[in-house]
Amino acid sequence: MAKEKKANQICNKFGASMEKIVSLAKRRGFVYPSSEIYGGLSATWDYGPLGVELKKNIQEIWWKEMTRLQDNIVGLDAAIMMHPRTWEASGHVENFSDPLVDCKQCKTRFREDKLPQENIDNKQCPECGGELTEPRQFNLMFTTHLGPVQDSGSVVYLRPETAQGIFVNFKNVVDTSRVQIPFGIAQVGKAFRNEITTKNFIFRTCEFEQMEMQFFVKPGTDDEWFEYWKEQRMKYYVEQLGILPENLHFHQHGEGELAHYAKDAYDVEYQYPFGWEEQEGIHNRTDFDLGRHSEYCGKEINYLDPQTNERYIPYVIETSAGLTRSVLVCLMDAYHEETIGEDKNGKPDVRTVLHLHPNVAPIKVAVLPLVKKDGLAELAKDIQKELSEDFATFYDQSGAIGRRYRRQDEIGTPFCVTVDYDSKDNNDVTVRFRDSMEQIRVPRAELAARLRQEIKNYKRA
RNA sequence: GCGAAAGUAGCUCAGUGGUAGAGCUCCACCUUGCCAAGGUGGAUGUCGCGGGUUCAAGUCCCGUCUUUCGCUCCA
Repeated sequence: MAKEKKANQICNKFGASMEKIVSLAKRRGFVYPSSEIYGGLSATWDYGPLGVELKKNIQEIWWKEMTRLQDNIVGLDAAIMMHPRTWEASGHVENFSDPLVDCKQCKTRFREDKLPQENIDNKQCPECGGELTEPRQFNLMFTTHLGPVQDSGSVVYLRPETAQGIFVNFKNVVDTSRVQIPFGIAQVGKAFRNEITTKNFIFRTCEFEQMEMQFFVKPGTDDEWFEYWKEQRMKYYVEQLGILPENLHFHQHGEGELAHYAKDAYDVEYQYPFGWEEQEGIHNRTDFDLGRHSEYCGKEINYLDPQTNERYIPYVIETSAGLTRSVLVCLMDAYHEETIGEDKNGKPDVRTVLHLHPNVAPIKVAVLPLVKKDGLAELAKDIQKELSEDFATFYDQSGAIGRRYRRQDEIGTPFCVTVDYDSKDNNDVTVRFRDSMEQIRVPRAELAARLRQEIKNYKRA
């Protein structure tokens, strides 16, 4: 069986498979199964020392790109628990609750509301004609109780998406931050969905993190803005996260696929070993959300154009990216097994390397003394201390130098700084590049500036 | 939730009723003057968890939890 499993392992062309990523993630401290000492908890994962750096880096890049570099997008951090009426207005109470039936014979599962009426009436499976079970209500929203009394009046939901926190604060932001349409509100945070099944490591989990930006525009200009953000978001993956363009494409939602709020929707999809899957959604949510909240809270939610004195409910272009899912994409896309010649026994020498964009790499610079005697270790530690002001660094003196390079390759460290005997005399160091394995000599005084420049100009080969 | 398979060291796995194993990893020292796997020594496990059968269970039986693959869907 074990051998069968190996044969069935799906790899991309660089040798990355889900199993190898999971194994590397655990082994090197990116992602651990949650509550592992108790046997693990279904579909929950913890981020280890390297994983948390990677995740934070992605989040910071997104935040910078979506707020600080934009003059008309502001940030927000809304609570995970929101007034229950929020989810009635949003349509989640209605639409996130699926009646499920199973066929007792062929074990296929259906959403009862999507079956032909005659099959519903006589409880017959459309596939095999077998008998269907009674429908069971399955709501994708987690519930809990707010306050000490656990009655039906105290029920609150854990938010299934962060977007509603933005919509309910639309008026607050307009009234207090002098934004004018077109403008956006960005938010990063956790969301929770009680998925029927989770799968593929951190790809689909019940607790996940979203990076969402809702862009408010004048009705009629929404199609233009939709196109604009579509383009921007695709560029982000290639230029900011360093994802290979051939592993990305758009998927447009067809009629039946569109969510209850959407007029048009494109997904940025990534080519995983298990197929093309969504990474980010760019949706035209129209005035659905603000309109519904207006209706449900009984207050006018609209926008008064200060120039024309026109009053309207803005349309919303949403970009909704998965942060935890981005961690997986970065790892998956960066993972390469490269054969670089032969070893001493004539066998192919394979190095495992993560070609992470330096922006996202958990460690930017490893500082390594060529040998640990003759004062080189002390000098290297000095240099590491100096660099750690500006970069995430790592010091390693154990084992042969080539071995230490390989260790850094495996966790995606883009630069190794090696301190040798000449460093003592000339006050310079070797910088070794992860991708090309080339080396250059850099004066110690220029080191930080040079590394900063290399990160800025980085282009994935 | 239903069906199928699996769970033994940090990782990959061997171990079919009789003292818990291997390779890699990890730690210390030596070696190493720029691309891993050289030397010496060392650490690591309630064999997922609970119960049962047996003189004896990692191994057989029952339960349970978790993971993987399908059904489902979507950030």
